[in-house]
Amino acid sequence: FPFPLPPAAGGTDMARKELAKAYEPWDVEEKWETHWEQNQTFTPNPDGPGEAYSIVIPPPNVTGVLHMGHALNLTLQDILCRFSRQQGKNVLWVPGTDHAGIATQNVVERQLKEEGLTRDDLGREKFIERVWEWKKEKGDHILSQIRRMGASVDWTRECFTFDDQRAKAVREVFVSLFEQGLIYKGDYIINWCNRCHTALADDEVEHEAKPGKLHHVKYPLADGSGHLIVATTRPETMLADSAIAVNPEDERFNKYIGKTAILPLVGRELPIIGDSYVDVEFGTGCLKVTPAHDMNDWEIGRRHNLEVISILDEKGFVNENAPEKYRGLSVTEARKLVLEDLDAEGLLGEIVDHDHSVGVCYRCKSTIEPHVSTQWFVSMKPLAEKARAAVPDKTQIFPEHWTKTYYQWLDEIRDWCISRQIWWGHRIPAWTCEACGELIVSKDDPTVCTKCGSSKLVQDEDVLDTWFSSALWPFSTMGWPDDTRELAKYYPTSCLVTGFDILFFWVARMMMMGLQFMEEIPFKHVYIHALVRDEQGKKMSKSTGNVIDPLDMIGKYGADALRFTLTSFAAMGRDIKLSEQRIEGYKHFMNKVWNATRFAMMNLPDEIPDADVHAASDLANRWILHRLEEVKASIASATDEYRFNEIAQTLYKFIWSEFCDWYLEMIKPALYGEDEQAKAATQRVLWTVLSETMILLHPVTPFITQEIWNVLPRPAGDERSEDIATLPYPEKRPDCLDDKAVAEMELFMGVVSGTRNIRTELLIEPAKKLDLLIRTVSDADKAVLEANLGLIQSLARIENVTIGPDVKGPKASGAAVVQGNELSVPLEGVVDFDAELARLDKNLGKLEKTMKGVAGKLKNPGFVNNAPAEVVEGEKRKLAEMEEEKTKLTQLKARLESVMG
RNA sequence: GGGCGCGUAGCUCAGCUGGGAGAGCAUCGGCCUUACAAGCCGAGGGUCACAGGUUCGAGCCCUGUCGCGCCCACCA
Repeated sequence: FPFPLPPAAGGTDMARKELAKAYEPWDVEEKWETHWEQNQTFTPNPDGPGEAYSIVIPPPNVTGVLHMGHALNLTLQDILCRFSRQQGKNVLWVPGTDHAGIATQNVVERQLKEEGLTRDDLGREKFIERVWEWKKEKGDHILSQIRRMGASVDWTRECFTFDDQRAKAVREVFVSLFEQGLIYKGDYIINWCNRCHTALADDEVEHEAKPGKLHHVKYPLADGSGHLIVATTRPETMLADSAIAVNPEDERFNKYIGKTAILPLVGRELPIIGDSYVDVEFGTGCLKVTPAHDMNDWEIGRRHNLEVISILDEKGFVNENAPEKYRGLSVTEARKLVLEDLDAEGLLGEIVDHDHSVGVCYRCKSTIEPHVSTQWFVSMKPLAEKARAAVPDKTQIFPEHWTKTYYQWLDEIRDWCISRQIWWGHRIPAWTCEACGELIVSKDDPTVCTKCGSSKLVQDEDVLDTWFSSALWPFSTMGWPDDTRELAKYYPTSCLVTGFDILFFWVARMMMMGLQFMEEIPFKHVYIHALVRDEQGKKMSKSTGNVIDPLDMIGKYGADALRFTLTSFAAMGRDIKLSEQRIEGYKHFMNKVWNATRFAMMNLPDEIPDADVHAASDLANRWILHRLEEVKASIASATDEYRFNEIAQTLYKFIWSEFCDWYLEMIKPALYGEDEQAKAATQRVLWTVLSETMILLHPVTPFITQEIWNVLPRPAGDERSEDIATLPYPEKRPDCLDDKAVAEMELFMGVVSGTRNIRTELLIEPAKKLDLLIRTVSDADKAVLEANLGLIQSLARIENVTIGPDVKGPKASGAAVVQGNELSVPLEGVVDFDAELARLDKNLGKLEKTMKGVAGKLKNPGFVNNAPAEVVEGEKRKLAEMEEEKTKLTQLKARLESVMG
């Protein structure tokens, strides 16, 4: 071997911390997780120095368990926060959870059901107590899972959308909006879930395509002159009809406008009205109008001042507004009977199959029933205008194309129904005086009526939509409405990181509320990340059984590997198809990092030599320092621009393909050698590059980097913290940028790879001693190769190397040309020459193919005349180089052929 | 119906302002070389969905077609 072996383990050196042979993330991660929390490492001081950088966590449901979407979301936020700390910013990341009204109530109700109880058995107060108990016991599970991901949140500032401070904010906002006339109470048709017994906002309704039937029903005209046929998918709602509508443009029917028809089974007279909503093409062209049970009919009813007749109660049974024989029936039963009765009267026409989409509850998936009731609303138009105008000038959305979707939603916005008929949630701060009927909306619970002084006040039974409190999150978490240091320092927040599925539910509403109450946008940037899907691109869901559980993955591969995987996938604007295999792959990367460190630890003294990195004048050290500078710059800009996948890629390539594959191999002789000065300089560079790389990697994989930082030795006087999370981003070292080193390295790598290639492709066993002769083209190249002669020997596994302008290898040689330098590996007695000949032909073929392309380009006058001069020059140079290579290869081939007879 | 995204190697995906097609995994061959077999050294593999256009030059820009996916609004 051309260089000495490493010192035997044991020796006289004092015992040092021996690293495990393979990286075991489990203990390590738990250790640092606890360390950070106990030391309050991520608790910032609002009065402290540094430009503010803040993020509020999208609060997961208390009922939830961590899924891959959370894992991705947390990883990206954590990268931003940890990176920002490295940039010297004063970083606050607020954690918390959402009380998730309906979802949580459902969970507890289900639990009660197992005990044979309903919420009504307990009563409101006891029931809420019960939910709180559940929340305290089970609800914080999600928080420990956030910890497990390594999220650098400030646990001292944890919030809950239903805790006291947030309740204070909710009341303040409600009362203020009410006083400004932006909250009102009114009758309206809303989406009603018969199962959850509550109103749902439009966007809480999902649509599912379901097969249905279009029933044709005859409505006799009141004057006995005939009948109109309407088509309906919901015949039972005819009991609540209040008109028939036709399109006024429709020549067939517009003559009936103004007449009346008789509602079958009921006998009510229905006006026939003209409304352009009616589609002439669809069905029969006649539409029965049922304002109480259809959204569109409700609108038509409003336009024409029609009677609103509701025939269904809150549980979905026919009520007293329908003829007696139908009362008490369910929707399905009523439909059956209505159809039978119509048929009996000869009023039922044809029935055709008709697929249509049906609204279902986003929580329980039961069919939504449009239902008229008294609800609370927020007027959205005035709020929406401001929220729209703030983008993109004050708030920028990344990727940018989501801006359009955001606008679209705001432009079509309807008033927001905020009351929910459940118990778990912020109760609406409105009271009615039983004595005089006065409506009192107040921040504090009133004791007497403000109008008549009566103490008989009854609070509104309803609670607020969960998203109402979520909409205040960016400032409620910072203590609003109190005047806090947090608000002053950290509002508006720097970036909101979330999935697009809640762009409307949440992001747009936070914009509105922030602008309304803080008079300032809630976040400067919104980063919309992808949805995490399974390998086939399907949404992960329990029912499909394709869920990859992040906690399982952490258990198997460690949080760092999972985080790195998610980061490497997080390209802007694309969904993530996750597979376990990928996570396993990146676990290997973690192990690689670990082993590189092990190697360093075996070759670094307990105290890092106080050498200047510039003192290392050899190729490997100059090159790696140059590359480190480039990587620093590229990681910083990638992070600034939310190109997360690029952070991962850059680090992966640098650490594995450059630092490990080349640098570590190249410095072995110096580390094992006798030249103390060169050794010290190399040790210093090795330590510098490794430790700075750990800092660069830290935002993505916090645990392993912390562990490594902790075991790595230091130079004397290095007083930096043991805690890598608190270290600044590595400073630039511009004088280490060294293009010459890059060029030299390219030559060196070419020679080593070229030689390895000859050996491997000719199937020469690695142990076989080979020689290498290099005929150089310039003194500069000769100098570079001579300086690295030992490395060529060790890396290419070569016995003797001869370098010089006049060097000539034997005719029977394997050959390659690297930047004009001719490599010859004598093959006499080693291998049969046919194989080498074939190899040379293959390489020549490739070369000629490329040359043809470039030559063609240069022959094109259009290219030569129009392309920028430097591009043309570049092509010319390329072609010249390839021509030279071709000539030399051809000659070498001819020489080989000459000895083959 | 309106809007958006995506079709690049067998698979999953990069490819930022247009200038000689990349990675990981998988496959094939060779290696237990002393940090790492969770590893090392090499190899094969692509009409960048299709058709036009702009340009000296297109994976990238424009138009259209096909295919996949999503969101919004929904025809009773």
